[in-house]
Amino acid sequence: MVSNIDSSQLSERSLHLFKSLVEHFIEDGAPVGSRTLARDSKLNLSPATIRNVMADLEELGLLNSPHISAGRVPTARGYRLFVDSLLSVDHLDSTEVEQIARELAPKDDVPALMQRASSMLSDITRLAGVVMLPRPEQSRLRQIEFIALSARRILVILVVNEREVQNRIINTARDFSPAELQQVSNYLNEIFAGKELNYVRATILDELEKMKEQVNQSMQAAIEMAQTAFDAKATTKPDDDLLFSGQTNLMDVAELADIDRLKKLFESFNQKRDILHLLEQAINADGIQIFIGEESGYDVLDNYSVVTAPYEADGQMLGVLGVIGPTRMHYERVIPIVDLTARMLGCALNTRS
Amino acid sequence: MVSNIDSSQLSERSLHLFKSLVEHFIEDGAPVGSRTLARDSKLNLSPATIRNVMADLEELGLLNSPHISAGRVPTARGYRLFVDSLLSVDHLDSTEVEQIARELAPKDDVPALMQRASSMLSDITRLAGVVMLPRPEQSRLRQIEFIALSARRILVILVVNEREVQNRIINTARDFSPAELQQVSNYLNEIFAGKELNYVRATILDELEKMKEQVNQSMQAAIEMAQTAFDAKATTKPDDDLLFSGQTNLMDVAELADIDRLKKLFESFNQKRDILHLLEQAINADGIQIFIGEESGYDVLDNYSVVTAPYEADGQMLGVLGVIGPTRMHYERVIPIVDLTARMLGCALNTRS
DNA sequence: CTTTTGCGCTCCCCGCCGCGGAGTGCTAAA
DNA sequence: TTTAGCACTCCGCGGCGGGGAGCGCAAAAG
Repeated sequence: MVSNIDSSQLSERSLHLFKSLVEHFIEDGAPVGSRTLARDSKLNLSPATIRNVMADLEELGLLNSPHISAGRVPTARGYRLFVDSLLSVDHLDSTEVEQIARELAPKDDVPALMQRASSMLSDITRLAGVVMLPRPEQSRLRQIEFIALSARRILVILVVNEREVQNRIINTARDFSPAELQQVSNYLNEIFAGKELNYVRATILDELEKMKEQVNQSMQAAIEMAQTAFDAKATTKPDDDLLFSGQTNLMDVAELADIDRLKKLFESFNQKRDILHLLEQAINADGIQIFIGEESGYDVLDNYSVVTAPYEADGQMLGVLGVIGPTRMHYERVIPIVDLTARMLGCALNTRS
Repeated sequence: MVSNIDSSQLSERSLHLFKSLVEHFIEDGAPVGSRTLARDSKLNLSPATIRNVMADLEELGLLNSPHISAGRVPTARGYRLFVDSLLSVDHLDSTEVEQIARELAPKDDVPALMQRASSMLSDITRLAGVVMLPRPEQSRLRQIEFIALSARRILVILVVNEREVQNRIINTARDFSPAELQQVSNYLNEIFAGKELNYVRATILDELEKMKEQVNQSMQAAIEMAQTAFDAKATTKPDDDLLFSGQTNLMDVAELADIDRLKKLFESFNQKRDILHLLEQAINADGIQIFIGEESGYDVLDNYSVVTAPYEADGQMLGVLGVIGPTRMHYERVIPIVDLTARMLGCALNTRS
């Protein structure tokens, strides 16, 4: 990777002009020329001087011109410098703070809260919002219970990680009485409680299989039921851990009316894979992290930026949230919003321990 | 509503030409002129004759021309005639039949099956697929169980309609022992089992409230817990009953490169409301139902058609599925696909009774 | 009466031209 | 080092013209 530009390498004046240019471009989306800049930046400089400066900045890879004799446009590297060193972050409107607080306050179930966080992000920024759900990279089984639906249809309840509940229905070969089920669940709880799910699947079940012949009939039944219940595929659901919203907001930027780009982006939202990888990189970041255009390494994200923040509750990292929009976005507004949302979401999750 | 055209009102020849024109337009998307039609329709007619016929058809509201001196294009009414009376439905490719069968075969949980049905529809038609989930218009409570997570955090399991399981966590004011919980659930099951959920909320809870003072402490606790558990908002989730997929397919038709239309359509996918209403109209239809363009009554659907079919299992209507695409779609292919999918999905749901 | 031929007309599309505007780079002067 | 001046480039836009596709109408042919 080519090294980024450090603000100390540039004169005060260059930086000022550069910042002004970026702000201008973010506002209008049109390449910015020396005239405009001369007029708007407080410095009293002639267009010619500014042209010189801009030529230098272009040399450094911070700007480029779509065509000779068009104005200049920031490059990804340019945005990087802007975001890292020049940005003056907005103070959030108190009505916005309230809105965020309000949306994230009511404490119903976790997925709904996440959903609201995501759509709130997109509403308030007018970009696409995304929330990565707490994916329990290790799921510790807390409790297992059986409920008889009918004699041979049994509802299995797995309580995982204190908070998450999974359930599925299994069919058994013979009838079970409620009392027997109770016995089975007692037995399994004794063995499994506190164990990691993958470990249970990989190791314990095998061991049980071996000692199957040495135990009584009820225990055999228990083992068989456990095997069915922990069937690998059923206990992992790795695809509902990314919540998007407001994708349509990206359609009126039309930055590139280029519908093809947008289509590719939407498709990668659906695949989830790329975006998921990207967000996973952000989970260990300390606060806001920003991926600008090509930096992300995923070419569907060319010309798009992703602003993320991890959120935590009870001192534990849970996930990442953020927004996706054109590189030419109002970072000074988006950043504090994402930041605040992450913190508020953390709080909302905190109290429910 | 202006009455539709009946095929008996038109000469054999007009119908043939009309059909040919529509097919042509569906293929190319370009207005069709008399020359082209003269060449391609088997009838040996001069362009002039065809122009006369087309003028008549236009008079009837089946065609119109975007501009004088452009070819003709079918109107919604034209498509209606085409679809109702002229369409020769394709025979499905056996590989496609197999694909549908394969996708719908494995019988894991219902939502996943629906999801697959939807994305299969969109994959195979290259349009947007939609599946309306069985919304249990009346949910009969089958069983209620409590599991202690900790002394004051209790997991409530509601088994509804034989198949569906809802769960939530409630916090209680005081500690409950497992034995006590058992007692509570026995009590509640006795009262509630087989009752309709709304009825439970509306009536029974009130009655219980009244007799609260006359019962012992355990029963009081039971009543309170029931009240929390059946909290109205939590027990209805009317928003995850519509599954879309393949929206992006609509982006490369670009029939109208008109990104604005598309944005509105996508937004109404997100709202779900309009589409839901539309599909509800189709649930009582006997088989395939088609809404063409403005017919639907929802103006986001102008220039789009919706092809739907209800699906049933065990003799009971469960929901509706279908595809959404430009009015100019290959109905002869789409219709049998939707039809078959609905039937197959019904089968897949059938056996799991 | 129906169909065809012929003709004039309309409108879109496309390429071309030319021009004004915005912006640049370079050089020479301040 | 900054500014002024100048020549040059390129985009965007409107106007123009020709070709193509298509239409309607009227008159001729069947």
